Amino acid sequence: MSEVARLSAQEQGSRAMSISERAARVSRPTPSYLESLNPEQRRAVEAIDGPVLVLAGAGTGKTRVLTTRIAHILSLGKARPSQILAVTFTNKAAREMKERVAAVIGGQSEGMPWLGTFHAIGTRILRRHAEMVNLSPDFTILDTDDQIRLAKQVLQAENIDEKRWPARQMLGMIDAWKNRGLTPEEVPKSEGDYFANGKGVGLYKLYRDRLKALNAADFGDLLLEPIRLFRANPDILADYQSRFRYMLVDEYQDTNVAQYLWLRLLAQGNRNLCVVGDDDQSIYGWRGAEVDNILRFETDFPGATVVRLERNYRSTSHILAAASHLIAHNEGRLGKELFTDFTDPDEVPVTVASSWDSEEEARAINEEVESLQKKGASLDEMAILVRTTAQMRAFEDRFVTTGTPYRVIGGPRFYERKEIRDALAYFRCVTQPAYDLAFERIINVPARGIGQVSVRLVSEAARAEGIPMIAAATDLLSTDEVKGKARTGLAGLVASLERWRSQLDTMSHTELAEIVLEESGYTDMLKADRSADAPGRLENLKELIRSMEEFDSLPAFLEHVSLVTDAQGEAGGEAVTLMTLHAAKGLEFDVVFLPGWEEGLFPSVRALDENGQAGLEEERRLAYVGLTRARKLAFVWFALNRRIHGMWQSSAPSRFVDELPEGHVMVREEAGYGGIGSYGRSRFDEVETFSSSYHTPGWARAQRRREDVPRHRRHVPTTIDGELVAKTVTEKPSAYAVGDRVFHQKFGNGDVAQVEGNKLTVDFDKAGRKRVIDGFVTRV
DNA sequence: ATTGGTTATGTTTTT
DNA sequence: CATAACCAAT
Repeated sequence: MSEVARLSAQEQGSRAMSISERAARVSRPTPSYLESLNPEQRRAVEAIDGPVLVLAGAGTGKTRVLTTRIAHILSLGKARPSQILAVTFTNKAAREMKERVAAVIGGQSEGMPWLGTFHAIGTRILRRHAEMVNLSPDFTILDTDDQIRLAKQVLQAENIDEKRWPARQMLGMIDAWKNRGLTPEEVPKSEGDYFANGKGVGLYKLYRDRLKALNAADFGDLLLEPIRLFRANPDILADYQSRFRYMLVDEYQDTNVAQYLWLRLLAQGNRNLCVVGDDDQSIYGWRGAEVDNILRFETDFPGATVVRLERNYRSTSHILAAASHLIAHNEGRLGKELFTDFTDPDEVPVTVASSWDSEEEARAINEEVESLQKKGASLDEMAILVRTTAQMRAFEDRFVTTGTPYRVIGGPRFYERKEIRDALAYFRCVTQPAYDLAFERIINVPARGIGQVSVRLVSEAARAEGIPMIAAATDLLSTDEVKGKARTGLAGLVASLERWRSQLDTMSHTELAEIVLEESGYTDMLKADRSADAPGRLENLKELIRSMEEFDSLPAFLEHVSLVTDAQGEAGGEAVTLMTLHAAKGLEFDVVFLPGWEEGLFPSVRALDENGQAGLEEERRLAYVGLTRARKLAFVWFALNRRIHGMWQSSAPSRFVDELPEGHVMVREEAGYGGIGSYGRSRFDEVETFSSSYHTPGWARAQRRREDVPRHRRHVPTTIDGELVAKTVTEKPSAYAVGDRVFHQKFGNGDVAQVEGNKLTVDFDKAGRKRVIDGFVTRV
C-alpha cells in the first residue's frame, strides 16, 4: 500500500491498522496466496484501506485480484465475510467469484451474503426496509413482459394512442430516467415533453403509482429505490456504511449513474472502496453505463491508490498486438497497453477470411472447427462470438446438419419462453393472489371462454373497489353480471386457484406445480397442440419442475427466477460455444471465431446512427473484447452477402478488419472450402444488386419513424442535484502539435504536418506523408 | 368467443 | 424472416 494512500485514509478518519495489527504484520510470513501474484496485482490486493482504482486490461488477472483481495481481508481479520460488500454486474460473474473465493478461503463463501449483482443486493436491501419505500417485504419483481402489460394499461387509461406512442418506448424513457437515479419529481422539466404531447413525466408518475399499488418493482427500481431509501433515512444509510467495512466492485466501467450514486452513498462512510474495471471494455453505454464513472474515480475519491494491470497472461502476442492496434483507434481512453512476456514459438497471427454469404461462413467455420478437433483441440475450448443473436441461426442450422455439438449461451432465455412464463404466472397467482398481472396473463390460457369483454369487466371492478382482480372476480360471480361460458370458466378458475392455495402447506411445491399445470388444462392444451414446437414446450415445463427441486418452496423459487435471467450452461458433453460478444465478456477460449465483421452489422448501423462517434467507439470496444477472449487462435470472418429481413444484401467488410495491424494478421486467400463454383453464386443471379446496404422496406420504415422522435437524453449532460455527475466523452485534444518531431515504429522519424483529434498527418523522412494514430508515435 | 388467415412491423447488445 | 396485431368468418 502506498504511504500516501494510508495517510489519506487516516486523515479521513477511516479505519486504519491498529498498532498491534501493524506490529504483527511484520513477522507474519507472506501468505501463499500472495506469492503467486505479480507485483502490480499484489499492490492491488494489499492496498486494503482507502479508495483503490484498479485499471485491469483484458486477461490481466482481474478476477484473481478481486478474489485474492477478499481472501486477504478475511485472513488479516480486518472484516468478517458478512462485512464485505462485493458487487458484480452479472449473475455469471457473481457465481464465479463465489466459487473462486470459496476455493481460496475454503468453503465459507456461503457466509458472504453481500456478494452478488447490483440488482440482487438492491433487492435484499429493499426487502428489509420495504415499508420505507411504500412496498411490502414480499413485493414482486416484474419481468419485461409484465412491464409492457402495465405500461399498456397506463397508456390506455390515459387515452394515448399506442400506435403512435408504443409502450416499449415509454418504458425505454422511464428506464433511462431510473438508470440516472431520477424519480418523476426529479426529472428535469421538459425532458419528457416529446412523449405523447408532453405527458412523459406524468406517465412515469402514473406507472410508478401503479407499481406501488401492485406491490411490485421493476429492474430499475431495484437500483433507484435503495438510493431513495438511503437519502431519506440517514440512520439506515449509516447502518450500512458501518456494516460494509470493505467494498469491491467488478466491471466498474459498466456502472450507470444510479449504481454510481448507490456506491457513493455507501462509500462515504469508511471510503474502503475498491473498484476494478477497464475503460476499453465498456460495452453497455446503450444501457446507461457511464464510462465517465471510472474516469472520475480519482476526483471523487482523492488520494485513491491507482493500480494498472497491463501484463496479460491469456493471449499470444499476435492476438494482443491485433487487439491493441484496433483499440488504439478510439479517442476516449485512459490509455493502457497490454503486453506479455511470454512468446510461444508456434504462435500464429490472427486469421482473416471471407465467405460468399452467411451460410457459407457458417459452413467454413464449422469445417475449421472440425479440422481443429481432428488435431486434438477440445470443442469446449472453441467459441463463436457474434454481434447479434440473429447471426446464431446460420450456425445452429449448420451444426445440426453436421452433427457438431454446440451450446448456445444467452440465446432465447429459458425463463422468457411463453410456456414457462405462463406456468410461472399460475404459480404466482397461487402464492400471491394480489398479483394482477399474472392473473391477467393466465385468465384465459388455456381458452376457457373468458374474452376481452369479461376481462375488462373484472379489471374495472377491481379498480373501482381497489381490490385485487381475483377478489373482484369472486365478487362478480356472486352477481349476475357475468353470464354463459365466461361465468363457468371464471368460476372454475377462481375455485381452482383457491384449492391450489389450500394445498400449499400440505404438499411439496413440485408436486403442487405439476397439479396446477395438469388441472388448469395447460398440459392438455399443449398435448392437443399439433404444431412442431409443442412437444418441446412440454419438455421445457418438465425441465422447469425439475429445476424447482433445488428450492425449498414456491416463493423461494419465484424469487430466484425473477433475478436470474440466464439459463446457466446446460450440462451436456463437449460442445462449441455460441454466444453474443456481450455475453462473452469475462470469458476466455483457446480458439475464438468472430464472424460477421461487416459494415452495418458490426459496427452496427444502429449504434452509429444513434450515437455517432461514441457509438462507433463502443462497437470498437466490443471488437476488442471479442479478440481478447482468445488465448491461442482468433479468426476474423466476414461474408460478402447476408440476408437481412429476409432479403439478400451485399455487404462491405467492416472497417475494423482494416484496422488490424498488417504484421499480426494472416489473410486466408485461397478460395478453398468448396467455394463459389459449386455452391452459391447461381442463387444470386436473379437478385438485384444494391448500391448500398440498407434499402429494405423495413429499414426505410424505421428511418421514417425515427424522424419525428426527438433524440432525448443524447445531448443532456447528466446531473444530479445540479451537480455534474458524468459528461459525455468529449474530443480530447491531441498531445501533439503541428511541427512536432516524432518517431514511429514502422515509418521512422518525421514532422507533424496536421492534427485532427488523435489522428496525425506526419511527413516522414523516409516513408513520406502518412496518417497515423498519435498513440503510435513518440516525441523525439 | 374462437378460429384461422392476413397483413403490418420490427431487429443489438441485458440486469 | 418471424412474430405480433388485426380482421373476418364461425
